[in-house]
Amino acid sequence: MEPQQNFPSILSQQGPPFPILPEASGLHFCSSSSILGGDEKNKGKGRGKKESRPRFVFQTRSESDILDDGFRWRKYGQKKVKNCSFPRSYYRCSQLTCNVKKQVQRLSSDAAIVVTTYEGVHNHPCEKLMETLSPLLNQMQFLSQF
DNA sequence: CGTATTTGACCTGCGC
DNA sequence: GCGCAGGTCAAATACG
Repeated sequence: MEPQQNFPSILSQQGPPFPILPEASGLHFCSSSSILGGDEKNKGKGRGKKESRPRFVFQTRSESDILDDGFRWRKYGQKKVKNCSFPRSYYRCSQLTCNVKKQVQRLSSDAAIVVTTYEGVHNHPCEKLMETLSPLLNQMQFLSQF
């Protein structure tokens, strides 16, 4: 993979792109219903899918499709969709305990815009996030003593 | 050696 | 009923 040049500008615009707490963080830029239309259906294979999962759609400006949002994503598919000159990539969270999916697609009109759709919520702590936050938390705890 | 990525095939839902 | 479009799987491959 190519090294990430810079973080997406979304970080300073819309807030943290961590879909950990879907309800607590109002980071759903676009309502999923307005973009993806209907859901609540057990689509895909009749593979014991759970009920409706929350969906979050992000539109980020990034050169790289791979947004390192703290989780480890494993790519499981790539398909070229109609109406779009760019292929759509499908990712899943590497953790077996969490069935979060995410699909990344670049707008045909704007190659700089990457639409990232998260589906589901992570039911496990984000290791990288914790790793990043641990020193901060420690410092906060240390400072809070005074 | 273990893990992630790639890629084509396969499956399913929906519209006509 | 058929065809299309989208979504997923799984084997092979690449890479650390």
